[in-house]
Amino acid sequence: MNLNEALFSLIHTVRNTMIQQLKSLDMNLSPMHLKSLKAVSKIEQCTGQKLADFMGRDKAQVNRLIKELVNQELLIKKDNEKDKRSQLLILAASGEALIEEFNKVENEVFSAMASELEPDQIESFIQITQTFKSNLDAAYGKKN
Amino acid sequence: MNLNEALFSLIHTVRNTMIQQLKSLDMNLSPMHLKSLKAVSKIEQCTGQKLADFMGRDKAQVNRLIKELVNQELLIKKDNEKDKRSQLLILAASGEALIEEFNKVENEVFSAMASELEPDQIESFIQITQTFKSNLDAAYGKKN
DNA sequence: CAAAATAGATGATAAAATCAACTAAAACCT
DNA sequence: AGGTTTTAGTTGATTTTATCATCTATTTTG
Repeated sequence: MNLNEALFSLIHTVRNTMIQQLKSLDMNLSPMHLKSLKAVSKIEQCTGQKLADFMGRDKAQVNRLIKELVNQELLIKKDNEKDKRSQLLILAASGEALIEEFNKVENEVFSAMASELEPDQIESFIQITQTFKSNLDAAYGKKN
Repeated sequence: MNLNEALFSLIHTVRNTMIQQLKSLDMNLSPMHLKSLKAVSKIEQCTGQKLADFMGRDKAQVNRLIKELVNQELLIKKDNEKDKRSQLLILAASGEALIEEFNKVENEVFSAMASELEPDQIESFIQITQTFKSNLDAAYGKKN
């Protein structure tokens, strides 16, 4: 089995497992809403535009997602002093809580996945993913 | 950096790179159509139901995708002797050609990604992905 | 400072996904 | 066997997502 197949097949399984597990603790958020929240939590000084770029989607749609998340009080918009056209996106407390739950599930899945492997195997796996990533950034431009 | 982040971050980059590269050779197929073709090419004796299960999506939508792919003559439906309710999905020649192109791009991306790594490092990486996958299958049921 | 670019918002559509209902073939009984 | 239950696929109605074009208000550039 080659690298492509191996990686995609793993991802496919991880993805399905995560979907299945998330379903079971059903937060009533669509996958896109959840992804957006997750992305906001990862992006420094997140704005709508940054979020749209990160997710590779139209800013119109992203803005609508944001609006809905704000309505559900999972997200807060805060005026951006540095640029008055935009607002900073901040997780509200309930948004944080939701991400917490999500992370819990994610961690469970990943620890099941990594069971029976030596820590240094995991470590070298992580190392290689990082090399992969920086190779891609180098070869195709560091847009992420 | 932990395993979750490392893997997701790699996937995010791989995904974006693939999308960007695929855009440049623009086959006029939506991502979903392409994914479906890919899946058909991977699934043994593929039928609509198997495809829907594999992709984790509603069979109604999957059937519409199939219908469109058949219209574009990328896919062929062949009567299934074993079960007359269903038909086997086969890649047409032009569908094969398209998958070829796709694979070419994928291989380019992956070889850029793996450059400067020793073959045995790659090999051990692949080994670990497979262990991961079988751990997940064991822990959550082998539904894929 | 004027011109070009950028962030975000909004209306109009289009594309993708889901749901429910239906047909026809298969599997499952006892 | 023959009736019941499941399953594969199809279709119509609807909802959810996503995109496009356009607009305003800022910001950046020359």
